[in-house]
Amino acid sequence: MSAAIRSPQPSPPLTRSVEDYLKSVFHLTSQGGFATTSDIAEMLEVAPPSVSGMMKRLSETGLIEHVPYRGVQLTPQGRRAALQMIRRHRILESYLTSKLGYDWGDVHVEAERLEHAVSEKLIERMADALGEPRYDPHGAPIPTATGEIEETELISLAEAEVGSEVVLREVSDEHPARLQYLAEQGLKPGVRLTVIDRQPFNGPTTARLGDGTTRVVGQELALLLLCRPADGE
Amino acid sequence: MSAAIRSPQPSPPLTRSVEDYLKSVFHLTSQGGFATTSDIAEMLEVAPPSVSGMMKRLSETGLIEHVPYRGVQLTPQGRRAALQMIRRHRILESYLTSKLGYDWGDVHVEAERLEHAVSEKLIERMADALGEPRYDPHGAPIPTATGEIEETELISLAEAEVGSEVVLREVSDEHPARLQYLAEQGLKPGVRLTVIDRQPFNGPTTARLGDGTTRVVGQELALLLLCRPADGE
DNA sequence: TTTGATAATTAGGCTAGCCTAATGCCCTGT
DNA sequence: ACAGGGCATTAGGCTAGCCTAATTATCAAA
Repeated sequence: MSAAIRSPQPSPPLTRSVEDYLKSVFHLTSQGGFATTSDIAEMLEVAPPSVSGMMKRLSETGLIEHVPYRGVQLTPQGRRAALQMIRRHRILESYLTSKLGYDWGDVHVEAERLEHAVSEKLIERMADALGEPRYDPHGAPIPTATGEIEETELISLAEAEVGSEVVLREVSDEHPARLQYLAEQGLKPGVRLTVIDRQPFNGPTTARLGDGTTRVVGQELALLLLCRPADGE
Repeated sequence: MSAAIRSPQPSPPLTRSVEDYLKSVFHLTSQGGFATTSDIAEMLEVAPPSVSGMMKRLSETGLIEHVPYRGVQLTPQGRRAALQMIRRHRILESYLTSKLGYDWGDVHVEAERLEHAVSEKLIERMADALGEPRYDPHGAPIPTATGEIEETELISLAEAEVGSEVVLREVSDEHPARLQYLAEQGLKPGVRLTVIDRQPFNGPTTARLGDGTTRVVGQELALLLLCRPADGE
């Protein structure tokens, strides 16, 4: 009889903190490369030594790969866990918006707390009730239950060529006030925009909406508006 | 100018643990009297010294009244907090059952984790979506947002007089398997029962349902079936 | 009234996560 | 080639919550 495949340790459930660290690392490495100690510290609002400590523990449990003085990356196992958290977060955001009348500025904070408390079963029931949504209210792709996530090249409105037509796909922000403002301006995922001007030196971009009205968007905000080129008329 | 009414301290949010202790004390003192250290320890599955320690902290923060070697009771402030948790728990149970297809045996565990993570706003939205329910799926009364809870004298089926007619009001249990069994037997809140027999020495009670079929219920279970006398006829 | 059982508390320790202060590594600019 | 600056890490401490072992209080029964 050949050796049985070693089943992965009955790993203890991850703590809330660990879940947060994994999510941070995921986001910080989504463009490739390493996540640095100070970036993680800033994102989680903790002191850098706290991050060093946690990184040590996480690499001991095999969730991340730590190259001292360089930074960290997720192992496949860590990536799986991170994607699960992101799925939870985005399903929660979708559910709160569609079923409980939250608006897209308020969902983030609520989902942030709930994602650590919900069971897999609950998430799947919510996903089911929503018809297995593929994008959350901000347009971000929702990982599948099996841990696949759509990766699309998007460009920010701040980079879109003047004269081009784009479709706003995703609003990469979580600040309630900014999101509310954007919603008031009609800048929500799905909207078609024509880039008609951009001022130099990181100046504002002007875009025309489908109804002919225009919006002037400062660079800071424009960077958050992720678009894809509009296809055909 | 007279002294302003001292507004209550900007008290830090309660921890998960503290919330659990308060709920325990509430349940253990619901018939009046004190909650003892060992009862709390047993209910929360922690060692008695852990309870002593927590009781000390909670009485310092004014949530409970601790009489050393006697036990504890909730202060008005502690009671308010406990009722808030119970409201959360029961609204969550109701929501999960009505809106997400959970059955009454599974809701407790899920609600137990969620109750520490949900915001007041979310609970009120759920309550609203449900039409401000007054009872949870087990028939337990849901405290109002302002902290009032209905108190009704109920007797268990094990105490109901043989020959009497009762209505099952509440199933005071949280074990999935037992609850599922009871549901299969049709023993759910609202059901009308005629007590037709009880064996001596804590023996089983026999009851007839509306459809004429009978159920034989051992004392352990009968104690969990809380009833009120049936009015009418 | 003393004794013993039982329950509560104190003593002392551990882990997870956080902190600040001190130290060490790495790289770039002179 | 090396001096600094900047970032990462180590050292050392703190709190919340839990634990076990030791001690002390209470109460009932002899």
